[in-house]
Formats: sequence, structure tokens, C-alpha cells
Amino acid sequence: MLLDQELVEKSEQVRKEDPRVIRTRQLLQQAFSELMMEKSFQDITVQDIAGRATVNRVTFYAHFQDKYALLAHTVRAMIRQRLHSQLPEGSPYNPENLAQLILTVCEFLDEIGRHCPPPYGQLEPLMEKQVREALYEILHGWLVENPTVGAGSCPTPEQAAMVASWAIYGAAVQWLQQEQRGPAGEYVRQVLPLISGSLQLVGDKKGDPLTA
Amino acid sequence: MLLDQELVEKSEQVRKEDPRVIRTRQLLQQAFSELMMEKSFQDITVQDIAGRATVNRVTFYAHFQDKYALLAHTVRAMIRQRLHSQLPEGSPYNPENLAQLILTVCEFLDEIGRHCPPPYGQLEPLMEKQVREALYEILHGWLVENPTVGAGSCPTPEQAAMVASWAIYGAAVQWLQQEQRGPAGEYVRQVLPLISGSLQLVGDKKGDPLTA
DNA sequence: CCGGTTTTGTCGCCTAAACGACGGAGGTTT
DNA sequence: AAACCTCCGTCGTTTAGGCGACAAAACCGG
Repeated sequence: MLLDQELVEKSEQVRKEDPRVIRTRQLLQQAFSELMMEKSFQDITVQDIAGRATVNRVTFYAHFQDKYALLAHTVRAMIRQRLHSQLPEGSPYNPENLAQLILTVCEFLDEIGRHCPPPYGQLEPLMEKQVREALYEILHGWLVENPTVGAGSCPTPEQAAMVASWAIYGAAVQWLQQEQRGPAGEYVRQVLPLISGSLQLVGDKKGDPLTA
Repeated sequence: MLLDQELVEKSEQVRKEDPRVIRTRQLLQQAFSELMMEKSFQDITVQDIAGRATVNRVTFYAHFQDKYALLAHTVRAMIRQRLHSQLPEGSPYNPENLAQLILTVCEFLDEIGRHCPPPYGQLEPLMEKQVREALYEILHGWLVENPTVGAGSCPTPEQAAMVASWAIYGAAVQWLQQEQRGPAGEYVRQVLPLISGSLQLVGDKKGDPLTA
């Protein structure tokens, strides 16, 4: 009822994105991931993507530098969505959640390998970067939440999150490379201590139930 | 190679629809049919539809008079799509295809009844009209294809198609109203002669294998 | 009955997307 | 080589869609 909001904060820097932009990006992303299950990346043209997305080819370039940029964006969105759907909003750091994190990465990479026809060419590094950065976001979130004691020689949350994100990705790659791999869940339990070690050095030295 | 197409027939009356228009209509239609499975028609607001379709409310009015018009358009599109997917492109008139036609209508109406929460209020007449007209299109197509002999007292294809379209819809309603109805396929076989009668009077009096 | 709320249509201004066109960079075929 | 594809990336113009705002209607509880 109070109509006092005449002061429109319209030029608020970010200005709230146009819904068309959001929809278009979503359509491009969706079209691209569909195509990635049908053709190899090199065989996908910008026109293919735009056409499938019911979007003009020029519009594609308004959103992404090229198809590599779209690949990065798509992978990032997918892994982010999976991680956040597995780990309930604002879930804290504990061994189970960490295990779930690793498991999710394993399953994600596995699915990509099973659904997307090779050759991948130079794509792995690109996708890898997205996954690692998404991991870093979550790990870092966990670490700064923790009441850090911050002794002089303690690693910073940034350092720990960085190391752990690489470690987790490495673990997933190792699992994928195994000739005949067992269930991912089992594997995760094996390597979990290797990774949780690099996190527990940060903060919480006393009374942590996890180390007990 | 031949670049002689400098004469752009751009102002060709219809001018080929803008892809945005097609997409927007599709989105609205999709959003609407989703909502129809969740709420009763009266409880659906234009904002609901537009929001679900990721489209502005004003844009809705650029395409449809009101939600009743969208209902009509959606029903029409759905029944058309079903009919054409069941009857392979350009299939001719014969008893089997006619039976398939009736069957499709029965199943379609049945699905609507099972998926869309009542009350329907004044909606049936609206939907009915769309279904009948779609039927008429197909029936009329069949009849004008046939090599018509066209005796003086013979009904015209228009007359026959009109009568048959009403008859088919009536048959479907009758099936739906039955307290405990058997399989639609069986029912269709029972009423088929009632309907095919009104079609065979048009044209093809000699040598028609169907009447033999 | 009457205020308050929600929904409905409609307006004008601005922005994202569609389009045709272009030149240029590979890659085939002849 | 030259002719010919296809795909790329970018330009200027036109158009559909997003948005705030508005009055009129429909709705609703007091």
C-alpha cells in the first residue's frame, strides 16, 4: 500500500538483466548441450547452435565470443547446478559433504565421457577449469564460514581451497582412468582422507568433532 | 552459384513470420498447457502464463485477445499435431484411417479430462469447436482427393465433412459419458459404420473396394 | 454499501533480437 | 591455379519484446 517507492533505483549499476537475455542464453546453452550428445565439438557450427536454439546467428555473437566460450559457460552452469542440487543450500563443511562433492564430480565427468562423442581435442583443459573453479567456490565458502583461528603459519582459506579443488579434480581423473573402475562411492571413500587432510589444517584446531 | 535472386520478394504479403513470434507463441502455449494441469482455468491469470513462458505480460496481449483465445489456439495446435502424427502425411480415406481418427479424438478428450482439473465452466464449447474444425480439415481433404463423380443429388464434400465431423465428436462424447467404458478401440469399431455411412455417399460409386 | 486489492487491457519509450549483407579465412573440387 | 564451397565474425537497419505506468473492471472482506 505504501507507494513511496517513487525513487526508482533503475540505474543501479547492474540494472537487473533483461529477461530476454536470460532466456536466450538458456536456449543457447540447452541447444549446445543437446548437440554435444549428437556430434563432436568440431562438427558443431555456430549456425547449428543458433538454429537449434531458435535464435539468430548474430545473436549468438552478442552473448559469446565463440563456441568455446559457450562450452565453458555451459559446463560451468551444469556443474554448478549439480553441486548445488546435491549439497543442500548453505550446507557446512563435513566429511560427508566433501565426499558428496567428490562423488558428484566423478559422476559428472563420467556422464560427459559416456554421452559426448569424441574426439575432445583441446577441450578437457577448458572444461576442467570450469569444474575446478566451481569446486573452489564451494570449498572457499566452507572455509571462510568456519571460525578460523588463523595462526601465523596456517594456510589461508584461499590456499587450502585451491589445493583441494585441484586434488579433487585429480582424484576424479584418476578414477576415470582406471581400466575397470568400481563404484565411484567406494573409490571416494578410499581417497577421501587424502583430500580432507588439506582442509582440516585451516582454522578449527580445538574441539572439532571431525578429527576426534 | 546463380546469384540472380537479387529480386527479393520481401513484401510477399505474408512475408515469412519472425522467428521470435513463433517462439513466443510456442512458449505461451507450452506454459498454458502446463498450468492447465495444475490449476483450473479460472485460477490461471495472464501473469501466470506470461511468467511461466518467460515472456512479458504485455507481449501476451500482442498475440492473444485473452486467455480464452490462447486456450483455443492451444487446443487447436494439440489436436492438429496428434491427428497429423497418427495419420501419416497425405494418408487417404479408408475405414482404418477413419477409425484411427475417431480413436485419436477419444483419447485426446480422455486425456484432457484426466489431466486438467475441473471446473471447466464454459470451456467445452470452445475446445469442441477447435477439435471439430481440425476434423473437418482432414475429412474435407480426404473427400476432395477422391475422384468425385458428382451426381446431381450427391452431397458436396463440404456437407459430408461437416456432418461427419460433428458425428465423430458426438461419438467421442458418447464414449466419454459411459459410466464404465471399455477400450476406445472396441467402441470405435462399433460406431464406425454409423459414421462411414455419411462419407461414402460422396463420389466413388463404382469399383470402390471399401463398399465391396 | 464502501475502501483495498488484484486482475485486466492499453499506452509510449527503450532495448534485444532478427535479418540481409559483406569481406575474409579455410577447405574441396576441377 | 582458379572456381567454389562453408563457416566465420561484424555492420546497419528494422522489428518484437520488455518495462513502467495508467485507468477500468472485477473481486473481497468489513
